[in-house]
Amino acid sequence: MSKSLAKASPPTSGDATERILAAAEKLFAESGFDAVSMNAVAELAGVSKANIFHHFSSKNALYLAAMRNACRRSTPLMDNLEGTSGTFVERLHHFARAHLAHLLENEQTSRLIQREVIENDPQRCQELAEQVFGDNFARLVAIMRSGQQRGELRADVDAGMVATLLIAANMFFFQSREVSRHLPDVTHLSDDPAAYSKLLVDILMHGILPPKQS
Amino acid sequence: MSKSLAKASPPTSGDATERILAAAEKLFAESGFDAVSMNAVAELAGVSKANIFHHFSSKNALYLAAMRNACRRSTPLMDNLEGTSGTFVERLHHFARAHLAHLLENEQTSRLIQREVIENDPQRCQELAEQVFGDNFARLVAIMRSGQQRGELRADVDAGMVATLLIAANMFFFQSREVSRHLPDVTHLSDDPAAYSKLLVDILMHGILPPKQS
DNA sequence: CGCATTATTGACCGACCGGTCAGTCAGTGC
DNA sequence: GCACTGACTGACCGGTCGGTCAATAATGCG
Repeated sequence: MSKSLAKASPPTSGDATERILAAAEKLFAESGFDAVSMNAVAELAGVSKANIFHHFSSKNALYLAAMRNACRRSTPLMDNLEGTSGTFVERLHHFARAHLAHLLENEQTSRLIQREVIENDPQRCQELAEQVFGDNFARLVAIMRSGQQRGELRADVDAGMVATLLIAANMFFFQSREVSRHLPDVTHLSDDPAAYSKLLVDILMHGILPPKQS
Repeated sequence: MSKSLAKASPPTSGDATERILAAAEKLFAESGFDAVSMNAVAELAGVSKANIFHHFSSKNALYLAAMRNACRRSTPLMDNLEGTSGTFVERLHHFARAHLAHLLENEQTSRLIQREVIENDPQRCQELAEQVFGDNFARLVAIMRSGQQRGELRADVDAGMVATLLIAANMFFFQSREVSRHLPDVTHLSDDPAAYSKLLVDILMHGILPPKQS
């Protein structure tokens, strides 16, 4: 009686596979691959450990599935970044703010991907580059290049470098918040992503705008 | 007979404690705390596992000692960064290049510290901020401020933000090399830190220099 | 030299690891 | 009714984990 109707029982919710994936993503993001035991995943997901191995062939397969899941969820969220109108400054500012907000809102996924990057495994890094970062980064560079053609920013700057700098600044903010909080010169920024983005774009723009009077 | 003279025997070298610390630093930097077993450290150091526990009370104590060791070695290497002469542009360029080179040359230490940052433990991050980054970062900000007072860069930019941007760009280069290699727009930069620094400073400077003609 | 101190070791421990297995159970088609 | 299936479980496996301990080798000192 209680089974067929109560799809979401209090201790759990949703399909078991999804619960396992969600638990795995959370724990892996928090502590990394090696620090997470299958028992911990099972407990958080509300299933038996053996059940995890029924759905995933190994711990590594579970990790990869959680990564793929997180990346798949992450990619399309960037789509609305380039569609804004306004001056180039405004569009860039919008992108910077939206990208940083995206990192902060999806902290779990961001951490998971970040952990993958720092492991530096060549194959995994290639997959990340091609399947996760590639499109969005290329799109950002394309925005820069189109801005250059329209004369909205200096033609002699490296578009890839500008894009890199923007992403780098945001990644750094995301991963160094806890440290920055204790650096007196930047404490006022570590909790205020909007202010951070504003200063970032200000510095960036006055470097990539064409000289005002020449 | 062979002991007192042969300080550096082929399989090992130096004091056992130092060998243990070196092995621990290498392995922890490569794979992280949880992925490294005491057996692995013992094997690489050429001592028994029990001997490690004779010199260090626990795995965590060994990790902390290795971290402290790495940080202690890392800090003074920054000292020669600010002492250069030349224009402000030249000094900043020198700092950017030297800092990035420092990261790359001490890859092991850099990775170790980076892993610590990403864990986001409040206490550890505070220690890192106060004992490792604090002085050097404050010094970099001071350089910026003095440049502002001398009119060598815009007075209305946030000195802390400029310093952050510089460090962020270098950290990002260091930790994303393997990924950048597969991003067609920046492949030419991912293996050339000198070119990267040049482009970085170029973009940075034209943003923080006072307007040329006004 | 004897003697205390330290450095080092192999054997060992309980706990936990990733993973397996035999089997229970609810649902479904016939 | 029955056969079959996939989700699911508790008990269990070999192996490794961090850590302990008694015993041995080396060392410094009177």
